[in-house]
Amino acid sequence: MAYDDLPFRMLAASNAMTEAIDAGVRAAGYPDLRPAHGFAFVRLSGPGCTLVELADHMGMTKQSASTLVADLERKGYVRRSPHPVDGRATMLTLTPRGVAATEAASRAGRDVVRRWAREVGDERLEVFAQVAAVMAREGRVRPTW
Amino acid sequence: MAYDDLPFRMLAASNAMTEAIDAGVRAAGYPDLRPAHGFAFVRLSGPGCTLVELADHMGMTKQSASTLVADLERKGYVRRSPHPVDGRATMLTLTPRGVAATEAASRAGRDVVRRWAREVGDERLEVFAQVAAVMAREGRVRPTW
DNA sequence: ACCATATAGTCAGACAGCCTGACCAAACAG
DNA sequence: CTGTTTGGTCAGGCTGTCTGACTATATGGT
Repeated sequence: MAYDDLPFRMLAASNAMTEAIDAGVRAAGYPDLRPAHGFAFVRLSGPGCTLVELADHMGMTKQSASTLVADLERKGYVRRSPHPVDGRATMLTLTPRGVAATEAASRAGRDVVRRWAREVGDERLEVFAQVAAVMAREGRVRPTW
Repeated sequence: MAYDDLPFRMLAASNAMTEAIDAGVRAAGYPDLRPAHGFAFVRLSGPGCTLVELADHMGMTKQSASTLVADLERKGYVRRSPHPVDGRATMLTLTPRGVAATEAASRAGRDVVRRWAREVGDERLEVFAQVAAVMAREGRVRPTW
């Protein structure tokens, strides 16, 4: 078997996923969010984190992360508050709007997965997810989107 | 089933693929090539194409494509020649070095696919490829890599 | 044959997202 | 209580993309 075009299929599939989620998020009323933001939101969810932790998660410098956070704060998705125990650090957390946007993204993701599941069947999708997990082991999730 | 992290797996898997190919190409002696270049090479292979055709393939403006081609020409991977029938256009083709780099990329792709096939089995990989094809139908292959 | 319009490609300028380097202030370790 | 580490900002630069304006060739209607 050749699988010469598997790289292209994988790329196209992952782009289709990203675009579907992005479109869902926009349609839900958050047109100023881009896919990279969603990746940040994952880390910001729950208890939140500091800037350096976010930068590490995103695989970027703290300077770049700082710019990103400033943007998200200006748009009303992220809040900065003093760190409870470390006077140098800032705690970053999602605002209610940020949480709502995160939920919209999850919903959009579930929707497209469900649609695909109907097309290919639950069994095949399950195999796909398992194989993807194996492949994903050696690949960082970079916010290349 | 949840599949809440399927988007991340897909992204990580596609990044793993891209990085494996990129690493293979570098190791084969083409350190000045980046994944986006490989995507251009696909269109430049064989009879070649014009700048506008390449731009369309890459999903970018002709101005950006022009910059890309200038870079590839300077590095010795692409040749410009007058178009046989259209005096306005330029024919873009791969140099022997460009063809060799393309082959190195194919080889690297096959290698990593073969490795994964050994891990998950031919059957599961086949299902993966089929499902990816379905997903890929609605996603452009953008040179986001 | 001629002119109007469409097309291939270039040049110039701007912007977004990322980087490196230098720096400040709080925390921590001896 | 002083030296080093760590969280974060500011300043400046690079790269890849974009839009807008332009030249030159091709094409089609009269």
